[in-house]
Amino acid sequence: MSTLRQQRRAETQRAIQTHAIRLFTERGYDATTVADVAEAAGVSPMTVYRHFPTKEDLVLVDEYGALIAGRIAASPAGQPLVRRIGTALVEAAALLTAGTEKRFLLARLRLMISTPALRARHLDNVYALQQAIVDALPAGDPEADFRAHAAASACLAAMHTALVRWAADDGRADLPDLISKALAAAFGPELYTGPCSGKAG
Amino acid sequence: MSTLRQQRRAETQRAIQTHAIRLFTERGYDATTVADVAEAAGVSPMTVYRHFPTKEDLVLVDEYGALIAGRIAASPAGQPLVRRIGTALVEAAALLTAGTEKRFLLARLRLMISTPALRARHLDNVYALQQAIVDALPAGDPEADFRAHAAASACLAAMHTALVRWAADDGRADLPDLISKALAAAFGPELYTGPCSGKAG
DNA sequence: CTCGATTGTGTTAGCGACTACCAGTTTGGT
DNA sequence: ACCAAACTGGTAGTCGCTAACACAATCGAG
Repeated sequence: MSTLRQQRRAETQRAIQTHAIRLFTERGYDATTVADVAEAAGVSPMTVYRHFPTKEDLVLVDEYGALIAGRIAASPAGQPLVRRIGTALVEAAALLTAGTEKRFLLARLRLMISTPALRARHLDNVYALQQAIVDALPAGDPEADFRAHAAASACLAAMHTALVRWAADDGRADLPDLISKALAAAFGPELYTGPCSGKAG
Repeated sequence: MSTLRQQRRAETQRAIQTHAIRLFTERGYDATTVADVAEAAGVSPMTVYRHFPTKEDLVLVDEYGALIAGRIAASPAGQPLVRRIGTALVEAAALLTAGTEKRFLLARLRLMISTPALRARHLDNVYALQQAIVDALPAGDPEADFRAHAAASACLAAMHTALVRWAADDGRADLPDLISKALAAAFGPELYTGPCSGKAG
């Protein structure tokens, strides 16, 4: 395709999102209207909706979902589910925090956690990721599917706990390490040194 | 205190909610306006908002939160966290399904799962329950608090998986049993017979 | 370089959730 | 019977969001 058009598009998108996060942080999410964001970014309110389907999507972080699902699908099938999923989450967190815009990521995370509407939407995104993880595992009987859902949801819940803690610490702690600790607190440390018992599925 | 006024109030509340669930199930949540619900219930749109803060609250189920927190606070402190929390969740589910309005509860649950906006709000309610559970545990150092959050979130995620499965089965399965199975699938069956480390070592 | 097609942007009008404010009526206690 | 409280309704307005139409910029091809 072309470059100039996509370049301008990405440029305005970043401008809109940057001003949105700034205004949301300064005045609060609910106290900031989409018109305010549009005016700050120098565009019309319609343009905001052309680039972001909803006001919430100006803040939400979604990436790495496909990456996580892919890693889990490629992980050795002999290990217990929570270890396979937990390892993928820790590795994805390492990639996430390796990005250069950690301060921007933290600002979005803080908004997501403190604003009820954003928190609800984020939790629903995590729920969608849970479905993606289950879909990445080989489909078995309904019983195995149920166990996969239970394991995935529990792992993601532990990860979310680590995310909240990481944001509360202003990103000073190591996120992958926090996720590991949360997983260990929920499932016991045995899951990272060896199977707790023969869990023949 | 209570007689005619509270009786009428509860009566109109039930009328509004019943018609709301019926219309939402028939036409879909998004395709039904609050004005439709008000008209069906024979009240003004204003009255709907007086009894239910938002349209979503016409569907959401919240009860048993305080009950669960209380049971966890009263559970023996020697057991692992996931066992204490899991036991309380199973017992609360037994009380929930013992109610007489199982069909009504199932209708609300189906709406909550299939409608994105309701699902997100419900997940945020579960998150609030997680906080209530952690607050019900004796406050320790930040590390213990973190572990409590991780354990509570993982248990509630497993419970949510069981809820989804129960709704998919149209309530034919036994909900407490499903929750037990989900917890066992996530944490291993050892957590219900004894500590994991004792058996592995 | 020009022409037609695609795409980004703006304007207007409108729906629906939700709130604030004001007014009328009913209920409970004395 | 009286007064204070609560329940209800109407009006107007804000905000998130969508649809329909018009205009300008950009790109591919002749």
